[in-house]
Amino acid sequence: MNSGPSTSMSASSSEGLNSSSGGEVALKKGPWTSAEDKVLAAYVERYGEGNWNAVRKKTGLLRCGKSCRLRWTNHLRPNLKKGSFTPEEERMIVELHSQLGNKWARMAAQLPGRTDNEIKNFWNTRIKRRLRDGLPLHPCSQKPRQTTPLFLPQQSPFVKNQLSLPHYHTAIPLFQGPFQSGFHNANHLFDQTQSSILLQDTSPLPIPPPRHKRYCDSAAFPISVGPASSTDHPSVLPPHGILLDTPLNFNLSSLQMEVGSLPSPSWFSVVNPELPSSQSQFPGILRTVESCSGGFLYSDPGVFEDVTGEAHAWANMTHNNFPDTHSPSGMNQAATDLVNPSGTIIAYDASPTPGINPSQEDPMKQPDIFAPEVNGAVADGGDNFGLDLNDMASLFTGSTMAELGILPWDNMPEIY
DNA sequence: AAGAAGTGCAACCGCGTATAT
DNA sequence: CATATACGCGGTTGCACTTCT
Repeated sequence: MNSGPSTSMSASSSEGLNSSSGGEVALKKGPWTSAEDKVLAAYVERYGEGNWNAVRKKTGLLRCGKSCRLRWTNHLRPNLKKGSFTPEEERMIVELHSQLGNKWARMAAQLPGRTDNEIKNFWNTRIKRRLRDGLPLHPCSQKPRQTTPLFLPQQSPFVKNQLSLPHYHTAIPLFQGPFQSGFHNANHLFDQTQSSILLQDTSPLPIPPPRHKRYCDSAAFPISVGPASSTDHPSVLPPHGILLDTPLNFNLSSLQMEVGSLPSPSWFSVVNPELPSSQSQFPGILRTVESCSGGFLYSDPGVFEDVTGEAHAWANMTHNNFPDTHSPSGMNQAATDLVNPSGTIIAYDASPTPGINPSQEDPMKQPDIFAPEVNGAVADGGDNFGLDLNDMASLFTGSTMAELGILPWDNMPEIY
């Protein structure tokens, strides 16, 4: 190893160095210095997050990749909140812990600017204190609370860990798919001030398609959602805030969806390609967006395959099990590939074929994706894609909210 | 004032999972 | 398919600081 603390970028000293046999350069442990922080920040600015083991090679910083990742995520990354938890944050932590247990990372995903480590430390000290004081760990646990499963109907046979979350006043968007029933006016479900979504349907769910990638593996849905226009970079999302008429970003990494609960495009309508905000947000795929009249667009072939594969399976299941579900013909719409020469960007035009009975369409034209009313979706090179909830709302037709037992926003049960 | 005990927090470690080769 | 590597999560530790006696 030739790198070492020979430049101003490296801040290692002999203190805390781990010596190892075999002549390898020892790595430093212990607290980070401001100089080391600068080196790491400079690395991330230049190369981006990830590939943490490369930090040492590229900067000479004598820290292991793990240590770099931890330092970045817990202390250096932008938008981190410093200071004590607010009462509202504490309330959320208590409630989330009652639902999730020691799932610190999942809890952190719902507390913007907070890290899992921070929450974990807070909770552990809280436990000690409360145990010492003889107080219950969940001060509000005496009050039974209506909970709502995330995204999937209750009793879904394939849900490994049935999760539920309370109806927070703060925005935790909850999704459930419209399987048998829809909503007379789904716009009622999208609260513009509370920025939460709750759809409820307890009908059984068909068996989902297999999953492939880890971003489908987790158990809870969303949480990192926000107006696309409020951020310059898709990966830096405000935690809350669904605004109608506003394209949204979802970060697939934080979607944490359970088996088969990928937000099938059959339910998700998306960024209008004409919207300047979506164009400016994904400048790298602007040209392709412009060239496609609608459909889906993923810049990562792996993500695309997964999403389309699951969406297709979902479409068939939905159609077969719930023929009354809106627009079953949608799954038979022709899909047109729009693949750019580089092969890294793929767009599907899933708009209906006018005048064609879907069941009579050329099998070769069967879509690879079920996207009835979808106008378009965009994704960057990573895990982000955009949505327009206005179109999403238009997908739900049929039953009224009252028939489905949906509570209006101003009549939600409170946490406390 | 000084040592002990308590507290908060940063960082490390082990392990499981996803991905690459 | 097997192995290596990277990453992320949760548990634990160590230390600096504060409070108590």
